[in-house]
Amino acid sequence: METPVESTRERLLNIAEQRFGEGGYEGTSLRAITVAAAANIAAVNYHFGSKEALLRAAVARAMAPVNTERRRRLDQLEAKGQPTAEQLIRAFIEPGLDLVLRRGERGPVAARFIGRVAFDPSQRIRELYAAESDPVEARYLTALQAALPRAAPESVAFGYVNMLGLLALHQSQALTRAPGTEDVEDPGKLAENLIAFLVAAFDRGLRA
Amino acid sequence: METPVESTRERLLNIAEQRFGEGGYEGTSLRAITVAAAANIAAVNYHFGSKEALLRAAVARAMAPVNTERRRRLDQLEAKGQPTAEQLIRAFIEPGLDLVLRRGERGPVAARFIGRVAFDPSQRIRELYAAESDPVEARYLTALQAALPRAAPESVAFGYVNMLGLLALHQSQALTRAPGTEDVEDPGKLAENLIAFLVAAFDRGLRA
DNA sequence: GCATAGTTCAAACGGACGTTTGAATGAGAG
DNA sequence: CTCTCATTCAAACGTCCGTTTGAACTATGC
Repeated sequence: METPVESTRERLLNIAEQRFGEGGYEGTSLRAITVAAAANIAAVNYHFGSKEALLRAAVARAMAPVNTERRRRLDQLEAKGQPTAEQLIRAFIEPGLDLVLRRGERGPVAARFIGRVAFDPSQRIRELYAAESDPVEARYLTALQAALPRAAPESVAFGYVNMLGLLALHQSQALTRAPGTEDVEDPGKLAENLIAFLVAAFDRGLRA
Repeated sequence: METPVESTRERLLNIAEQRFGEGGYEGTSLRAITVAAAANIAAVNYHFGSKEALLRAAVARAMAPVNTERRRRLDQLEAKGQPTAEQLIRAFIEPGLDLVLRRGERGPVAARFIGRVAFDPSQRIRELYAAESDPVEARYLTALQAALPRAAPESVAFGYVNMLGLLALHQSQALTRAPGTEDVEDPGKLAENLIAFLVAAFDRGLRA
C-alpha cells in the first residue's frame, strides 16, 4: 500500500481538488469539503489559513509536476538547437494530459481541477492559476514565436492562447463530457489527436 | 434614443448578463444584481421565480439571435448542396463572434456571459446553456461530418468540440487577458483568425 | 512523572444568502 | 371616482457561509 496514513492536510487537499473541480470555488463550501474529508471545519483555517489559501495550495500541488516536466522538456529541446513547433506543442500538451490518463490514480481529478480553475468565472481565481504556471508558459510562447518566424508574433500568440484553452478544455472534461459528445475520444489517443489538431492549425492557420 | 424606458424586467436581465459574466452564477448574488439594476430584491422572484430562472431567461435571450442566425445560414448553405467545412465553420463562428464586435452595444457583455455560462464549473449550469443551443449545434456536427468524409466521424466530433471550446474562450475573453497576451488580437480580425485556425485544423489535423 | 508543541474539536460569531410575506403604490378601464 | 390588477416595496424568514475561539486531546522530549 502506497498510502499508510493520510494526514488531515492531505485529505483536505485531495477532497478540495475533487470538489472545487466539480462545483467551482464559489460553488463549493468549506463545510462540504471538511465533511467529505472527515475533518473538522476549523482544520482548514488551521492548516491553510483561509478558503482561498486552500485553493492556492491545491493549485500549487496539482501544477507542480506539470510545470516541472514542461521545464525539463523545454530545456532538453533547446539544448539541441531550435525546436520545431510540433516538438514544442508536444512538450507542452503531453505533461498536461498525462494526468488525464492516470486512471485509478488522482490524475484525472487533478486534471479536471486544473482545467476548471483555469476557466473559473472569477478573474481573481484565474489569476491564481496563472501565477502558478506563468513562468514556464511564457518560455513556450517565446519559443513558439522563434519556431514560426514566418507567422506574425501576434498570430503565434493567438494560437498559443488557443492551445492553452483547448488543453484546459480537455483537462476539465476529463471526467464529465457534455451531452451528445460523450464518446468523442479514446482517452489514450487524446494527446495525439490534440497535438495533431494544434500542429495543423499552427503550421497552416496563422497569418504571415 | 433607442431606449425610451427600460422596464424592471429588462434592467434585471441586462445587469444579470453583466454580473453573471463577471463573477459566474455562484459568485453573483441577487442582491448585487438588484442593487445595480435599481430594483427591489423581490423583483427577481416576482418576474422570474428564482435565481436560476433569471439565469435561464438571460441565457435564452442572449442565445436567441445567435441560434436564429446559425439556423438561417445553415439552411441557406444546405439549399445549395453540400457545404464545405470552411463554409460551415464560418456560418457557426461568425454569429457567435458578431456579438463581440458590437462595441457600444450590449453585444460584448452578452458574448462574455454566453462564454462563461458555457464553461461554468457546475454541470447543472452548463446543461442549461446546452439546452438553449443543442438543436442547431447538432445540425452543424452532422453537416461537418458530411463535409469531411475522409475523416473519422469521432475525429470530426473531436474537432467540433474544439470549435465550441475555442468560440466560448474568445467570447468570454477569459484567457486573452492573461499576462503577456493582452494585445493578442485586433477584435475586428478575431473571427477571421479563428476561422482560419479552425479550417486548417479541420482540414489537416484530423485522423482519417 | 511533567512540560511542550502540534493538532483536533464542538461551539459560536456576525454576516450574506435566496426566498417569502403582506402592505403600499401605480396606471388603466368602467 | 372607483375598482382592479400588475408591480414595487421594506422587512423578515430560515439557512448556510467563512472564520474564530478556547478548551481538549495527542505525541514526543526530557
